[in-house]
Amino acid sequence: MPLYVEVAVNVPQVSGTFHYHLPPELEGRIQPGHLVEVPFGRQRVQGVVFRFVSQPEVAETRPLLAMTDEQTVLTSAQMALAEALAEETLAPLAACLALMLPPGIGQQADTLYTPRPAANAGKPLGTLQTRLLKLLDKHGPLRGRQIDTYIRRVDWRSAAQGLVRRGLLETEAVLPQRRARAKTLPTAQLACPHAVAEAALPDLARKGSPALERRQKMLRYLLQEGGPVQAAWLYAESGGSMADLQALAKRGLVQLGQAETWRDPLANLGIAAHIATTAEAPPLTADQQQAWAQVQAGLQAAAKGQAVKPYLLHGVTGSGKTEIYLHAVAEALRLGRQAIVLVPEIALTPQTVRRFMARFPGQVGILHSQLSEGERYDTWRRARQGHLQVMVGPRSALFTPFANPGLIVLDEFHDDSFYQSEMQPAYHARTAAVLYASLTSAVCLLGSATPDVVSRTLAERGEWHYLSLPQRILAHRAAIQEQIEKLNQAAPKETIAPSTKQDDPNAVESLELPPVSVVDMRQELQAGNRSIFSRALQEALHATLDQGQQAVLFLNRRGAATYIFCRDCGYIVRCPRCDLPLTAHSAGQPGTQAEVLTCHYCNYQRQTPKTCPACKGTRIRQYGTGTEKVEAEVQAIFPQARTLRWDHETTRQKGAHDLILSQFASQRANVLVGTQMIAKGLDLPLVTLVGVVLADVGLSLPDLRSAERTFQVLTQVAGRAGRSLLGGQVIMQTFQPEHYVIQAAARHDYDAFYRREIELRRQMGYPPFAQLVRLEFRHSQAPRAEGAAQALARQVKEWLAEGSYHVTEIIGPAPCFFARLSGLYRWQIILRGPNPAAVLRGRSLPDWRIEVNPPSLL
DNA sequence: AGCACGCCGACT
DNA sequence: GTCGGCGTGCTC
Repeated sequence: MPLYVEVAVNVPQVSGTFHYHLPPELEGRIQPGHLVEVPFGRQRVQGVVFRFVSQPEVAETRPLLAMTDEQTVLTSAQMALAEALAEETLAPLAACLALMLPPGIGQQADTLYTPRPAANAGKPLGTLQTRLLKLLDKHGPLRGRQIDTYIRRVDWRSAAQGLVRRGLLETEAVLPQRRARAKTLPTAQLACPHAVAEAALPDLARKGSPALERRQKMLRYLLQEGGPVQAAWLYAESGGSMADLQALAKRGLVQLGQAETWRDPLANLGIAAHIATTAEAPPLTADQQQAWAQVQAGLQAAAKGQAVKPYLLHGVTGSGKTEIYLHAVAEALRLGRQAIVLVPEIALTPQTVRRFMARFPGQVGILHSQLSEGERYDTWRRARQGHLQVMVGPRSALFTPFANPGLIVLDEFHDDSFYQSEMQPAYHARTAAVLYASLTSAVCLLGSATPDVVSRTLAERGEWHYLSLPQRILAHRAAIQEQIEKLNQAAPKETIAPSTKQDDPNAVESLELPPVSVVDMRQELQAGNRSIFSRALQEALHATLDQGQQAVLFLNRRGAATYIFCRDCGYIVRCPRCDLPLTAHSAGQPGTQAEVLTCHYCNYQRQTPKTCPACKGTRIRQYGTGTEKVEAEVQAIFPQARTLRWDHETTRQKGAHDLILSQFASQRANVLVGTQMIAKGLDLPLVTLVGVVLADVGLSLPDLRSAERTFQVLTQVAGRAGRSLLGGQVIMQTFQPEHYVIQAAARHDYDAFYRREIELRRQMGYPPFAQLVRLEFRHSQAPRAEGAAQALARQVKEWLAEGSYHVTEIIGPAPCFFARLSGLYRWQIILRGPNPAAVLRGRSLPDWRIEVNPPSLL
């Protein structure tokens, strides 16, 4: 009885599965979920066994070649998720599977290029071809992906094909070895009966020698232990080394071996020390209790296999959402299931991690961008083998191979980092999490202070549960006393009165959101104030600094970078590759005028021109406001201010976030100037003033969610102020004080924003009243990009007509807002309708980037 | 992704 | 008349 298997091949651009037969040596050893190697065309590629089939679809099947890993690498739920995600995102199945393959194990086929010495008789070579041959001459045979690292951004493959045709180059299909393996440590164990070992004790080495003593100690230890012992342990115990162990092994007394070990990324995080102090769960407030009761009921129903709708947990920062997550994780574990907690990358700070580690010691795995591949692989294996029960990490942590996940949490799920579109599949972790939860009968818990209006609508319609935590919790009464003392030391000029209510120390104190004043910058200009700071903000800064408190100045840079322009003719210095205005950054020592202009998207750099390239005028200068300029302005007006900048530039290096934060927290600085990052969930208790330099930046971007994004970021940054008994205030400077986004953000009024925004969405026919599909084409030549877009638009129109899609419309084609990125021109087509993805499902659009319900159309 | 097959322009 | 450009489709 021949056995056949259906294999999804790990070639990201291939959708669908293929049938293979099992060679005799693999019969009975292969299960669905195994990672295998199969022949594919003339390549050898990796694939995942999806299922057994009794009858192959094709007459001739080829054999499965090998099993890459003895253990299955995917659970059946993960395979189901891959299929569902492929269906949802219109991405090839293989691309979805690739998300879930163990780190360092998943490998794509590659081509090995070997130069062949030949008489150079033919036509002259192209410059690229000469470059390729030189490269291979220098380094020897190279794989395609290695060549990619030497020759970037250039299509060298067609040049290489030319060389192959001329016989100057040989190619060979190869499948690289896995990169990650289990790390092992040497061990030793007794290899003979106890009596033999004891009898051998006196003559393990020359009498009276130090070696004898060392070896005796080793052997005695092994006699006492029985099982395998780490060699390092024996060395420490005896003062001996590998040589001694080998001597013992030579006499047949001990057996040397290897034991698998975990590379533990948490070992050097210093977390253990804090576990004892922070582990106990504080009592819940009434609001939390009410939300928790529903989630708990959901978890219990889900554990019985019932389908449970996702929970939208709407709570302002500091309202205690994390405590609900912790309760939910505990309940999931109690029910014998595992929990996945997704957090925005920026929130993966030791503080966040510590809360989970402390509550569930020894059961939590952490994923973050700075892990080595080996550490990732080990974390993956520990989860796979059931040694971990909770995984905390960014987007990718969703694909942890838990046997029975019962809870998926997304914290601050409106965060942009939950969406990825640069690679296939373009997916939102929220969408994937909801799918996965329904496939595994798990509970999905989505928390945010500013949920997107689509999610909020789903909750309104009853498709999701809605939970609300309207109150900001200051702290428990007992903790407050402690805080008062700290604050009195930190801010000597301000004396804080203890709370007047004196009852239950477990009671919680709620905290009002800080008052927001909106300053009309048009009036400032009319009054002759040409500074970037309004008079109100200057006064507030003065007062804050005088009182020894801290201020945060927030700059929304989205779509409004500082650029260089000519005051005579209006010429703007742009990136030659992206057409975006270049941003200015002062380089080198302060005082020197040297400024480097950088493209925010492709990192192109050049010097500031001294004269205008267009009109030769000399009055070419910076325009707009960057963090550097704000910082300089603060220092000019307030010489006593100690400023700190927190933006993309200052946080490039590893650990820079933590460094800046700790500097600010320890009051080494008193004014923090920064961009979006400032807004994201950080607790800065001494901040009593938040200044928004220009609140309406970003409102006018041509994107359906520009209002929503602006509201979210303003609301979050406003929440940075007044997180302690010191209170606080927010000053928003704007040229559009009457705008509903500014108004709603100033009053911390999510509902007002939601009602207004949802009405606009209804009028415009935007989500949630329609679904969108975005099709993007990139090409280095503008006419080619446009041509492809026009051609596809015609094609789609035909499909719409054929399929009788009467409501679905096609918007565009048009150049994208960022019309050129990294030297490529971008054109897009938007489809809008009740289910626009259906028009494209089952069709292949090679070279097109497809996004189903993308969060941005820029 | 590779690679083959296949149909139109510029070369020996 | 071929060589070779890359468009389209297939890989079990």
